[in-house]
Amino acid sequence: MKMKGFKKKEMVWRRQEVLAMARKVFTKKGFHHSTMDDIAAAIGISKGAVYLYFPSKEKLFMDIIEQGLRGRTEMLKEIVNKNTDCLSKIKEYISQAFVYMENNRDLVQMFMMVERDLVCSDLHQKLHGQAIKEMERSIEYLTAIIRQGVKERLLKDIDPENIALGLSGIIQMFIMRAMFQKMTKSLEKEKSFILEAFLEGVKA
Amino acid sequence: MKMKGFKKKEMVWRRQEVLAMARKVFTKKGFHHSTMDDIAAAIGISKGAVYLYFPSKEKLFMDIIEQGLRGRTEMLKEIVNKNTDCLSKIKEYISQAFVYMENNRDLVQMFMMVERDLVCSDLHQKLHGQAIKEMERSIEYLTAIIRQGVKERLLKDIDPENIALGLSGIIQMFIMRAMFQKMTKSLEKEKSFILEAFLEGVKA
Amino acid sequence: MKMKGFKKKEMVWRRQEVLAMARKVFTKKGFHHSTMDDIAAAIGISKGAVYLYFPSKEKLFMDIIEQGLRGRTEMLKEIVNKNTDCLSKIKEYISQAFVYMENNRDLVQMFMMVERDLVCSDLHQKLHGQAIKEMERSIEYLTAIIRQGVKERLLKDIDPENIALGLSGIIQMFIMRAMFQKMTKSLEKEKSFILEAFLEGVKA
Amino acid sequence: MKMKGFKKKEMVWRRQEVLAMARKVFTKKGFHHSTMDDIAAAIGISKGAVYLYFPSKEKLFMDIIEQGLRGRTEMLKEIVNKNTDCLSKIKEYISQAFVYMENNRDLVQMFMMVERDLVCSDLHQKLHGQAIKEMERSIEYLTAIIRQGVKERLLKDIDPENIALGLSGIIQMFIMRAMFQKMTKSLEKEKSFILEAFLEGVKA
DNA sequence: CATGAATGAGAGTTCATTCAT
DNA sequence: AATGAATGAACTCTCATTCAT
Repeated sequence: MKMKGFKKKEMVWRRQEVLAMARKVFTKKGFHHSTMDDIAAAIGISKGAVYLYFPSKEKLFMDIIEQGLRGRTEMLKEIVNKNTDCLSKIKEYISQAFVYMENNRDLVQMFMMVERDLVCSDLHQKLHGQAIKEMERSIEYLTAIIRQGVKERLLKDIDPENIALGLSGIIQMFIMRAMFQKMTKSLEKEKSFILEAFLEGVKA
Repeated sequence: MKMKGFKKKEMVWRRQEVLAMARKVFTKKGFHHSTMDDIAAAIGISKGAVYLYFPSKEKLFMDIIEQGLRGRTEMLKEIVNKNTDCLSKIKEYISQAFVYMENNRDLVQMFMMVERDLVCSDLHQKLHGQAIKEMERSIEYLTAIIRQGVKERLLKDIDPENIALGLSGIIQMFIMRAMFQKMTKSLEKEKSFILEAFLEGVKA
Repeated sequence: MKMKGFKKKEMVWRRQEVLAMARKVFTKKGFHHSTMDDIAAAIGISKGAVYLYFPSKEKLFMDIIEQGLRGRTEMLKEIVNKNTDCLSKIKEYISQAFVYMENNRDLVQMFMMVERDLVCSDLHQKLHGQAIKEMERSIEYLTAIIRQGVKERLLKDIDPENIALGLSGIIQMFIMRAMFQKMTKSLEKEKSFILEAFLEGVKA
Repeated sequence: MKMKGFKKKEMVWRRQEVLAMARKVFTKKGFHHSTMDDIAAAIGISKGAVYLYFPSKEKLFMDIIEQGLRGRTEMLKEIVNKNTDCLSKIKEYISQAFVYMENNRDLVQMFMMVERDLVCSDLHQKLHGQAIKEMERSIEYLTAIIRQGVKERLLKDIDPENIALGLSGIIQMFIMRAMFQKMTKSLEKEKSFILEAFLEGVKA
């Protein structure tokens, strides 16, 4: 009884451990070839014990994805809500996108490579939906920043969502290259190129 | 001998049919949930017969991907080799990217959602490798166009690969949005926005 | 010592509670789909605690059956030992059979539907054996009543066990119908029909 | 192509073999403790092969039950439709009930002991429903015979269904005893007792 | 060539039982 | 005494691949 709180905390902690190790396994072997045995073995518990914390392999997978996405969303929201000018926000957005990529290389990879055929197409739909929603949310935050920029007369008065989309695309592509080339070198030059090209265009 | 040639032609034709139907099946159900039975049934032949044309499910899958990518590469190469100025090429590149998306919606989707866990990770590595190589090749072609533009003094003399990467990113993002929103309406406005923003930037 | 007695009484009482709740659970979900968790939850104690009172799920099940059967046997014995004539006893036998059914609908159902595959077939044999023995004992009691009837010259001097068997069969069948049709209406007419048909036959 | 008919016949035959062997296994070990491995091993084929003929363990089980019940129903219908008097029909009904029991000892046992908790309660409901319906149908056929007897003025003009129920109960009980005691000795005396007691009653 | 019945190695999931606390 | 997290063996069902016909 006294222990209830402690136990609950312990439970949460264990859940986190399962999430963390499962994420590693999924990243290494993908969803379908990661067996519950693999995951349990990686954690060092029995297969049955995994089911104490997650009702199914799919839920476990989904929770990993969700956890990862939540972190990113939080990050973006913080930037939007800062009390700075548009330019600073854009700069930070670019920086943070790279930081997030660096810290979540595995998750990004997992997400990019995510399988469409999870056991029930229902789940896949959800996952797919989550991904799209996440992308949209990310675009929305960026759009908010752009809108601020237009108001501040820093940016042209074109459809802000399109601008956000374009910027997002550029960033994504650089991130992808960075990921595939497993660069760990400084990305400063890339970042300033992105900003420059985005603001000034590339026409001579 | 004459028969042999006929038979060979028949064989090639059948192979194509298998590829085409398997592509449909994979697109609809994904790799893991598409069974050899599904594929055979879709074609209207026996399961064993599929194995006459492809040694394994994975090879069949890989060949579909490869075939799809080859088409895209051909398209890009053609643009590069055209005898026109840089601007026209860029315009066509943008247009063709959307056309390709429209014509290969299923393949793009399949590719975007591709599973990482093919039966042996060897194959997955190859597939992954293929995807990256394809992206790189696509960037290369675009870089060639950009280089021409720099030479023609249309574009700024910045690292052409970076410019190519940026343009490619913008296009990808608009394509993704178009795909997820299943737009079939005219994309003309999007295309001109991309071109404009890319060339002139968005700074006020 | 005093404590010991108290504790023992408490223990017996708890045992009864476990038996009673487990019976409900088994009746609702059957043996295999009733988990020890279900049972523990129904009682409001921990799973481990159930094992303090019963060494295994099967023993728990067996004890429920046994308890139920013992009740029925007691009832029959009482009728036999009453100081009344055969006819009254038969009437009461019929009545009590219906009363027992009414009060133990769940147990009867559970017993009728009892699974043969308890974890070890040994136990099943025992259970099966218990059921047969119970049936036999019931027939024996009824036979005793019939014998009395023969002696009292109320009944024909035919093999009393056969007569008992026949009567028992008729009663069972009416009980089954009553159970399946979930009748709760008065069964008086049924009872008098049974008695009449049994004594006088149905020949015109 | 030519072989299609042959193949189909072979398939049907195999199905029958699976049914027959599965019935043996189920009878011996019950539903839950009969594994698909057990069944496959009993037939001498692989586990997967069983699934070529039956989509699930439950369907296999249900089909066994259904096959058995169909046989019995046919038998009863034939008796009812015969062009004989009521008495002959009743006699034959009694005889055939014993014959059926003798030929389907295992099925009867399986049915009597059938588990309530098949994997989904839906199936159990169906099975239960089938059993009740079968019982009712059997009563109906017998009721038809009784009705004929009333018309022929052989039997008293009481509710024919009740009479049928009573007769059925007597027969069942004698069958149960025969089964449990594994009697194989002649049952002639039992049969004539049943008839006598049923028609004339047991009152002295 | 073509077939499709047969294989057999797993996969995810459940749950009676145990035992450290 | 009481708990409930952990175990691990067992289960049903799947499907890529083979091979006798």
